[in-house]
Amino acid sequence: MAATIKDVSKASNVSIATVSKVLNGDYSKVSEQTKQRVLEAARRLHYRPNLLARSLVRRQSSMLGLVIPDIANPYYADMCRGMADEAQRAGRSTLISNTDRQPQSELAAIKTMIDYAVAGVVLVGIFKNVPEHVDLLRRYNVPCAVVEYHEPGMENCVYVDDYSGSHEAVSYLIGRGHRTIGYISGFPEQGHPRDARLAGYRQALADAGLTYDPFLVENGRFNLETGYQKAAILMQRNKDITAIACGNDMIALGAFRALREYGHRVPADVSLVGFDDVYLSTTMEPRLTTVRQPAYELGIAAVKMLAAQIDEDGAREKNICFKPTLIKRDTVAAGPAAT
Amino acid sequence: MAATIKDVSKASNVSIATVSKVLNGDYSKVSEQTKQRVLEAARRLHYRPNLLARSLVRRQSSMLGLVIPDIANPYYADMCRGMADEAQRAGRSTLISNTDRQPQSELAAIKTMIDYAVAGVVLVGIFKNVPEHVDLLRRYNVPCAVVEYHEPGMENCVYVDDYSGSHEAVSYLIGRGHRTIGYISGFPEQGHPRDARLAGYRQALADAGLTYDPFLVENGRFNLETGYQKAAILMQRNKDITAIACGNDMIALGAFRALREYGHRVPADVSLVGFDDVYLSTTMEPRLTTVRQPAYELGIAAVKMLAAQIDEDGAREKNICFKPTLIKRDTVAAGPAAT
DNA sequence: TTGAAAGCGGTACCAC
DNA sequence: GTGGTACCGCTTTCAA
Repeated sequence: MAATIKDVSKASNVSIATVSKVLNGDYSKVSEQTKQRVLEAARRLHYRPNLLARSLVRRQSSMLGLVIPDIANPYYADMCRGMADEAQRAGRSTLISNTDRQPQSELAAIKTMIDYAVAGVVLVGIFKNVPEHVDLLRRYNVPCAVVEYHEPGMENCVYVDDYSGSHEAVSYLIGRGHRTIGYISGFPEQGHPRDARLAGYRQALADAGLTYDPFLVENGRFNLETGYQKAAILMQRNKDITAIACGNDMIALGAFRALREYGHRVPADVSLVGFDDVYLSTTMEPRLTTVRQPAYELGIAAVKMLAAQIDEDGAREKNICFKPTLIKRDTVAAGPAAT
Repeated sequence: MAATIKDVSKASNVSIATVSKVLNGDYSKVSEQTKQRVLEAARRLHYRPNLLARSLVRRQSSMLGLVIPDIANPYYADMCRGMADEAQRAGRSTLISNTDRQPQSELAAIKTMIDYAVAGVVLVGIFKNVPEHVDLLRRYNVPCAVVEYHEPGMENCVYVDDYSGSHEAVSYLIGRGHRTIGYISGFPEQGHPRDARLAGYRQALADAGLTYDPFLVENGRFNLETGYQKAAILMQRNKDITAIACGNDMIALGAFRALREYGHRVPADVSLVGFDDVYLSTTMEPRLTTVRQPAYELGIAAVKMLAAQIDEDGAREKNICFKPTLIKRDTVAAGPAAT
């Protein structure tokens, strides 16, 4: 059905080898006439190269693999869109795999991508065995970029400075007069951003001469339920809380709901800050004050970083760290210590 | 680097042909001993078939193509997750392309998928030239499923009964005593779901003996801005409006904000219903009453339909129509004609 | 400038 | 039961 390079060769009376050269834009050693004949025949036959055949012989396809926790999560969906856009801009297709942070899904996804000889892989939101994964990919000559994770000595990481984002948010609360500040986050695993965010929280307290109270801190998962349940626990345990900092917006949203149900007005009684700034932050009333992570831009940066490796651009950045920014909206009010 | 079938052949002292047979699970004419030798060698060498080579000779890869307007849109993100999950369950990978409803992007995406010999394609949210696209795919023997669009005579469509969903929502408003009901939707194009939703609105009015007033209807795009602007226009033009039905949740949210700003309480002064039920519906206060479209399930259904074609299952459904359901939450109150 | 031919890693037909 | 081999469609080397 589809025209092959052989068909073009016959139709133009030019050898397959030459046709291939012309069709790949290498006109260096082809006469103008031959070139025109080939181009003309290809057009007439609606020739399109078989990408499987091409990739097979080149040992590399033009696809990019994207291993991501959950594309239905608005934060990752945004990031994913950024990656897909940047990939398309470079003429690449995107192969996606959702892993729900299951280590075995992550590994399986990576292997499948290798099997399809993708030109590169972006690893998003993986916290276990990342160096091993990177190694595995390297063994098959597949470059990769890592998003949301980094450790000393690693390269090709794209991440957000969770520590400073969290520090800024909590310092802001303190500056507004809050002294008893709760903290709710997700995932108790090692190496997870939570650690940096919690560290930012603690340091902000310390900087203000406040003591860290573990009873003000709760952990769960990065979702609405966690926010809802933990906020309830926190408020019950400590009536003095006037502000809560959350590990992400979903948690903040859950906390918001719990606060309302328990009769605490936001922000009049309790102030709230989130983290991420998914568009949902602006859809609630009052609009959520939060620390913005530029998800879409992170996606773009990751794919650009990948492209730099694939095309072997000489000078590239080793890692890219985005500074998150505090977006002041409506869920923070002056606290008891406000001057 | 990677072990090929040839390596396995050598390592097991079995011919390539037999190795291929064993590795593909065809043990019909292979001795138990040979089979074991092959399996053992493959395992030892960490053999993984080169999917490009296999797909090339089979003229079909195990990837599924997904052409979708915008994966960052929560509704499509959900649907996409459904498709990816169902694909993975069947051992297939997912190639995704965002088109932003640009006809030329849509066509380009379809062609690229053909070039990669995907096993099937899901076309989502395309409203122009759908039959042509389906034909193009058929010419290359690529089955496809169409989501969100259907017309008489078409097969393999998965969609939601917009008409009845809209009809139900508006009837509900009428039943609650509303008589002057505004309507805001998006996309003025022909064949777009908007038409069916508007038709449902009109019929619900007619069923209740109310006359259709074009001054109560506004169109724009399916986003927050449209809702915001059009609601303001509507309220200014007609002070009697006590309820507004919206083409989707984003519009409803925008309308909600405009209503608040203009001093109309929701639902005390004006009732509001949306369409879609993206999770945002429950993040506002009051929670949005809306017509739920099961995005995730639609995605699953579409991929199952595709699988049925690929595997040539004899008896399959021609089309699948989901009935949307009205989710009654907090944005509708009794209207002036309530008994 | 041009083209013949050797693969890329598999599949599957057919002979033994 | 087993294996030789002709492709799948394209790239690339190297000789002409």
